[in-house]
Amino acid sequence: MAATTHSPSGDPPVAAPPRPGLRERKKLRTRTAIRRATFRLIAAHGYEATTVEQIAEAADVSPSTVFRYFATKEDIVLADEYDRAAETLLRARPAAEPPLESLRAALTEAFAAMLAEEPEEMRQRSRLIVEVPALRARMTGTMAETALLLARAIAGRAGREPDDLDVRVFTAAVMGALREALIHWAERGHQDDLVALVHRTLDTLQGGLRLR
Amino acid sequence: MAATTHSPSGDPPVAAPPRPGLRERKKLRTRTAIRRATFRLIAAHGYEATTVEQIAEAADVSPSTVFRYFATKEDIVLADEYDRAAETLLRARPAAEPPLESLRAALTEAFAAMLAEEPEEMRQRSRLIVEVPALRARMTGTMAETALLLARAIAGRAGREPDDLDVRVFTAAVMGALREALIHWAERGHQDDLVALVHRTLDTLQGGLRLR
Amino acid sequence: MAATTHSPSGDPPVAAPPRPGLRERKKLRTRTAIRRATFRLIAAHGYEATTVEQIAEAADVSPSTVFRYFATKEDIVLADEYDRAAETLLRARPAAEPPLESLRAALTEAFAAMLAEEPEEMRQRSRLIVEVPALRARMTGTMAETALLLARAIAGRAGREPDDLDVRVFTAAVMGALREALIHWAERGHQDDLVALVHRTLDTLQGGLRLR
Amino acid sequence: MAATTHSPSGDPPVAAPPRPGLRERKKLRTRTAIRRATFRLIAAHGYEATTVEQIAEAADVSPSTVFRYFATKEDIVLADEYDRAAETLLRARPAAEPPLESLRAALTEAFAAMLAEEPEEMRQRSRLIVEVPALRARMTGTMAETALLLARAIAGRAGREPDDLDVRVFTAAVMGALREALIHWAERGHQDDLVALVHRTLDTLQGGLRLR
DNA sequence: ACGGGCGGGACTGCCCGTTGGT
DNA sequence: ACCAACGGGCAGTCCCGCCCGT
Repeated sequence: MAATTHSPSGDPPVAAPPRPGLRERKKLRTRTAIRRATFRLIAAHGYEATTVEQIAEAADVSPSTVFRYFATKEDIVLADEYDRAAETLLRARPAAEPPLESLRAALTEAFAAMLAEEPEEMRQRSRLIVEVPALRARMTGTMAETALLLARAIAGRAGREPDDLDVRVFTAAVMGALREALIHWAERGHQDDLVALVHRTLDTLQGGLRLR
Repeated sequence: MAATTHSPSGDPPVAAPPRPGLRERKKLRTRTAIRRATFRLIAAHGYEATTVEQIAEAADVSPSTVFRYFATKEDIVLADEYDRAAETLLRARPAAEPPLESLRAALTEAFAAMLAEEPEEMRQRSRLIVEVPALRARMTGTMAETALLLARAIAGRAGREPDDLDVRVFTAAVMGALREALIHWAERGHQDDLVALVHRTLDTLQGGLRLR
Repeated sequence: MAATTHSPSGDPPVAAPPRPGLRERKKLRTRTAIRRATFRLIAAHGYEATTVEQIAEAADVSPSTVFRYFATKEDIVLADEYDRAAETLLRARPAAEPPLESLRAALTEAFAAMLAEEPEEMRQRSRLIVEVPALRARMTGTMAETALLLARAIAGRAGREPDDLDVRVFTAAVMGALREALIHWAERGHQDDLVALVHRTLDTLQGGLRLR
Repeated sequence: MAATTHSPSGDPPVAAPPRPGLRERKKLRTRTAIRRATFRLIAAHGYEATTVEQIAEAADVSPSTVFRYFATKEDIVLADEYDRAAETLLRARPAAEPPLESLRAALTEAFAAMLAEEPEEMRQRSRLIVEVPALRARMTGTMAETALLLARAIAGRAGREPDDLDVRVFTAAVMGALREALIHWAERGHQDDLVALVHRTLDTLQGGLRLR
């Protein structure tokens, strides 16, 4: 859904779930501390009024450390593992499945997982995305990147070129739909069922963009 | 296609074609001078290496004036009237026409017009969008805004709420397709026929996202 | 209490109460419009977040006009006739009266008059002075100027040099006391009787700064 | 007397005299370089005509560094340790001593120390304070802050609330007197004995503001 | 007198490279 | 070997002054 994890000192091997290791634990704790401090400060004073320096101080690290964990201030709010998760899930789908169904399954599953694990954070985040232009812009940008990522995965499965235009249009449309669903959800005060909204938007796409 | 004109001190009334007035002429000249200087400097030293101060100096205005004409450095490169033009064309389509056909006509017509009037600038711009992450991001953002604009126009014609989810998904998908077509065009060195590419991407959408 | 009126195009003759004249009326209306717009915007978005341009637009004048009526943004909030009024009242006191008594009478009377005429504005203003550093600073500065003004008046009555050190110390102390009384009043939520507070602070001074 | 030191990235623990550390030395050198350059440029071209950019260049640092060391351009001229010194001296006075005597001793001692250590800088500074409105205003503001600082110290010793009105009036009056003494000293071309002037102004206050 | 356009400069805040210290 | 502090660079904001035209 947003910026991929930006881990300190290069990307660690992607699939290393068994035993995080002692040092990783500390990193995760720092990362979490920064995020928590950020959300707290933003809730109190707003996004723009919160500076990275304040965040650093509140999290008890130096500003440079903040940037070692998150590439930009926006990413502190937006960073999640949605894109990684979606990609992994996508690759796990049966090869014979139609692309749209694979995507639908992967994306909704990833969404549902996030929603189950950190519902409050998702709500806060989506609210901010709607309210803060900078965040909305960044989010739109990272979704475009995710679209590219997924496009390559789809292309691989479909035996197409990695930057095949049709596949890119396809994933771009799907991610755009996802984005609208998320925004709609936040604008309505998170009353609707987010996963149902996603399904509905994908149905709209699937129908061939027939509005009447 | 990109950021809407950001004219100094508010937007003048949209429909004022008869005699631009003496004052307006000068503004237009300043605006053009800034843009020209920007493209020249970027061509010579690259986007990031070109500072607004240098641009200001080259255009013989002060940095503040640059920001009075363009909200951000990115907008100096991206600003055009594409979105306004597309909206106007869209509203001129017959009410009975299916939404996708109206959009297809309006968007391709607007594209074709720009391509005819300022082909060189379009090429430079699209090349930069592909090469410079900041520009690509901003462009993606402004296209999302344009999508919203068009969504409202469509909704009005279709008797739907201005922020109807389906309509927004619809226009978001179309603008995303447009974006991919443009990027594809630039990545291929502008060899293809851009308008044909747009038609092709819209066909992909219209088919209901069936990739096989 | 704060910045002296900064009327467009030089200072008009001080004592011209009889019939404001037609043109003066319009000026006053503009002045009031700017002030009202300012207080409204500040109440809505805060002092720092309110720009002069917004104020100008809300008051339906140009930014240059705003600066023609008020020297600085701070003065839009602070400007009043307190210092003029106090000086006039001071000069009206009997020559034989001890200086502190003259000052006490003039200052409290001027305060009481403002409090009676525009209680709400005084409350808003004092609240802002407490909350906004820039306003507090400017207010402190203008009170120092007022102190100088009053010092000259006192010196004249006492047959001293206009910049006699003792007199300046004297008025500086009194204005400082006034300032503290005003801030105290605002910090306590305007619950106390402001004039009583002023009397109390002057008593403290008069006692020779004996705290025990 | 003026703005408290604004050290880069927060205030270090106050009492760390043993071995300044290599890093601290460099900071102090930078700080001094900026100040020296500032005084030199101002002496040559005047305060307003000297821009922070010029100062930065002359001190061979970047403009951002200048602002890391001094919060405002004014503070480059005004910053000293007077307030810290005065506060320390005040706290060192015997608890039984009457407040005014404690203040008198602390303030005059701090003044005398500065006068002994950097007489030339004090003269330049006071001259500028008299001549440049912006500096005079800022100085007045910082003295009000110092008054608050001292008020809290006094209140603590006297068993009063930290924001006791009488104490605040008391210190405000004393700092106001100090200010007038300093200005008087500069206006007279630094001919008088500054410490004697301070004593005289405090006597005026102590006498209960009796001018005749 | 007013509008409006432009210049100038202080200041903020993000982000990044380097370096010194541990 | 790490890591935080430090400094640099630059975009961007806003106040305010000046001048020109009306």
